Amino acid sequence: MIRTVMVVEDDDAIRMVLRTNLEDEGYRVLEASTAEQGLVIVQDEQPDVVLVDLRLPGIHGLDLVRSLRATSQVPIIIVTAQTDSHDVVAGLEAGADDYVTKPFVAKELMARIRTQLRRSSQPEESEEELVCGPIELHPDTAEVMRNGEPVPVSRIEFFVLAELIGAKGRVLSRDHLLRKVWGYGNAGDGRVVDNLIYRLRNKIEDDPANPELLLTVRGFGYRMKA
Amino acid sequence: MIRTVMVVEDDDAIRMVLRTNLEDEGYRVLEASTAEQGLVIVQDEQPDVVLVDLRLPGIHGLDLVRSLRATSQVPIIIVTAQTDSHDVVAGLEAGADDYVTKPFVAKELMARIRTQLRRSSQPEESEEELVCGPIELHPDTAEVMRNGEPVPVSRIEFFVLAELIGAKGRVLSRDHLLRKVWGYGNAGDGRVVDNLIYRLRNKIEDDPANPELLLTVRGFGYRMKA
DNA sequence: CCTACCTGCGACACACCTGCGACATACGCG
DNA sequence: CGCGTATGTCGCAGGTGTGTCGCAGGTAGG
Repeated sequence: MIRTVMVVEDDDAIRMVLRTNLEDEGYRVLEASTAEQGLVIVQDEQPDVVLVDLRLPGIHGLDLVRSLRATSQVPIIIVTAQTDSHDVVAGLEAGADDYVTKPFVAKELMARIRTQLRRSSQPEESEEELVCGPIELHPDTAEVMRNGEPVPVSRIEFFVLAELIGAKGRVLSRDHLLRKVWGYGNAGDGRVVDNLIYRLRNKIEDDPANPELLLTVRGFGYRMKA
Repeated sequence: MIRTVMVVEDDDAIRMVLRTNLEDEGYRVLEASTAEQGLVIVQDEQPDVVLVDLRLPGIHGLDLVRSLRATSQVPIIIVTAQTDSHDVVAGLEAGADDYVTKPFVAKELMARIRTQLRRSSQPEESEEELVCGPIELHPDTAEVMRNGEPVPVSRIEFFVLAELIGAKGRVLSRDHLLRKVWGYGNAGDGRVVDNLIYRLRNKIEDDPANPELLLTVRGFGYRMKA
């Protein structure tokens, strides 16, 4: 199961470092540079963890924490400069679940994220196997195996496949995939999903014209064979 | 499962656009042009999502949100001309689940509605079993099984069958089905339901000419065998 | 700077859906 | 029994959903 981490941080450099580290750990990353943006995206995407910088332009991170906590149970981790330690207490009281001070050690932050994820997720599904017939996904290495042989897939293809296999045979609408994989921006687009499915089939199906794994459900969307 | 969306909006033009779009998406639509009306109808009909304009004559939309939230868990989406982030935060803290600013992209609004529906419907895992004799509906995969064998049905056929089986043997009038499945738009049409029942029978009945599952109640409508 | 790949887009093709209309049949009622 | 209405039956044609594939701009890596 691919987890999504939301980063609300106005410093481009720090956001970049966070993104790199998080992606290395196999997370999907959403970004926002303001509290307003963050609020919307969290509502929209329901990430599994939110990282919040306290020093944000405009609305303060502390208010963002309160707003988030008002409508969501999502784990919130405050990421802040050490001088803000007074704010940290306020942040935790506002509803944050943990905090990390800058400059932080990436490994430590990753560990705290895992802790939050472990706490908020059902143990049964926490380390679910992404396997469907001859197809096997390894989130660690972002690799797709087919009958044990590695199949080269792009980043987006990997996430779509992960989402589909994670759904365990349930139908996923194009819209669901657009939101979960492409994310917040591309809401209005056309046939991107169809195209990607087509390309995925060419890579994982024996006979792409008669798919046996990645099935179409006309009028609803796509699903993996159970 | 047919979902109902409530629109509280005083501008006739915007309400019309919303209605059209929502019906295109397969929702049943309820309308109100004032907060008072909206409150009554929500309590009466218990829609699955409520869209609220903030600028309403008389009682302000924000107060409507609070009133709704006081007595209901229904997802609320604010639709507002206000781009001021302050109102947005106030709205979300008042209990709204999301917001869209005018002029909005219809597709985006529809997507957000789906997001809310998805969230609010996930906890209620206790979906009743959609089974009737040898027929079995799986909403997860949008599949209809007959004696364990999958039967290909179209989107509308699936919804009609779901509505009928969900009614557990009660008679459903053509008008009821039209409203629930097709939506208010096609209310004046002719024999669409009869046609669809005919086609459904050809797919699920052993002898479509002598139906044993999908029964006609002359003068009233159709019902499933108990 | 070059190259290979990714990715969104649009165009076309094809199968399927679906509303419609016309006719046939069944039912209820006098 | 005969009539009117409700429903069953079925083919047609336009619309819609999806598959397919080539193109071009973008991007990452060498």
